[in-house]
Amino acid sequence: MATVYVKGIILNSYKIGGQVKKKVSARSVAFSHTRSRHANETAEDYVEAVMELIEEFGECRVLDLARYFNVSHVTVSRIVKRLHDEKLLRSRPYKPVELTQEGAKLARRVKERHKIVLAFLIELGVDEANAEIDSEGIEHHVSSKTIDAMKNFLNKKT
Amino acid sequence: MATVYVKGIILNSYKIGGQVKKKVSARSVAFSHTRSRHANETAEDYVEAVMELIEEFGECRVLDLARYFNVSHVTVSRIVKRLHDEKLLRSRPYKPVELTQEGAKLARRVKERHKIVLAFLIELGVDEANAEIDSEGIEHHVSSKTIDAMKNFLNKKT
DNA sequence: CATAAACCGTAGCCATTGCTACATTTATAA
DNA sequence: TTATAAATGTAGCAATGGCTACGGTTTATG
Ligand SMILES: [Mn+2]
Ligand SMILES: [Mn+2]
Ligand SMILES: [Mn+2]
Ligand SMILES: [Mn+2]
Repeated sequence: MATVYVKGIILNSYKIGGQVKKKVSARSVAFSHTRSRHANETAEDYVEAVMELIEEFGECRVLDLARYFNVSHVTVSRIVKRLHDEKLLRSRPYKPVELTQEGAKLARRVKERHKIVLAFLIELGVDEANAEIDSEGIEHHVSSKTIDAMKNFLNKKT
Repeated sequence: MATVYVKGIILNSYKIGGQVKKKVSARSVAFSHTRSRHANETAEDYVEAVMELIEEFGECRVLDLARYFNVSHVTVSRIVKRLHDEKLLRSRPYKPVELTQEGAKLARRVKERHKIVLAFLIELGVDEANAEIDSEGIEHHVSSKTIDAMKNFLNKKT
């Protein structure tokens, strides 16, 4: 068993009967990234939703979020509490939910990114309905390099 | 409170003081889709991994998967058990993991989709490292319409 | 063959995000 | 103002996917 580092990534080679049998795995980096991105996903969607609901209706209630995401108000309530602890949201019992400065900053970044992904998919030729669905998931998995490439594509097209 | 159905989607309008204050929300469809896609993500990644490891090394052990995904062997073991129950994998104690017919079929679909997403990002101008990372997450959020659009883009470019 | 190393399973912990059922608070309306 | 409706909170359950610790099984090697 030999452990080798390549570009900071652990590569494992297994010698069985004198010859190398297995090498695993630079690929694991991608999965670690994906898991980490999923860990931020709820926060990103929630601050974006809060910003949109406030813009549209002047305030954002727990039940608005429940309907926005199609989940129960209990699920929303618990997540709002967590994001309050993480200083992204402000919330008091029976009061509307608000964004902290940090939350608003994140929301603006996330909204911008979402808009680019959506516009990109539509420009690529995807119908709006599917573009809206797909972009809701894809937005959390695009690096800044990918966003740049999408912007580039959009600029060239117009 | 009035509940209206548009294209099978529930739209809620709230009357406060006689006038409509809120409408929520066709957007919820996208989130429901995203949650459902995340629910399939582990299965998709695992059957793809099993197929790749078998192709590369002749067999797929629990520890190979652990290194492939960069998680503990315990996590793999539990997930393999679940996917065995779901008839996507075959597994017996201390034996290598194998694909069922159904699992192999899913793996082929998922591998093909992954290849398209990766090639697409690279063709779009994203460097390989970021393309590999991003595609690992994006692959689970592309509708068949989006895949078609990506294929189209790849054909035009060549 | 015996021992060590590698592999794998199980127990049990945690965090997250779904849910229903029920209690409490706030807002609307009779 | 009081009764009802709407909104919110709390208790408690489940599934999923992380983990460490520990013990059993299989394989490699001296
Ligand atoms: Mn999203
Ligand atoms: Mn995702
Ligand atoms: Mn993946
Ligand atoms: Mn994949």
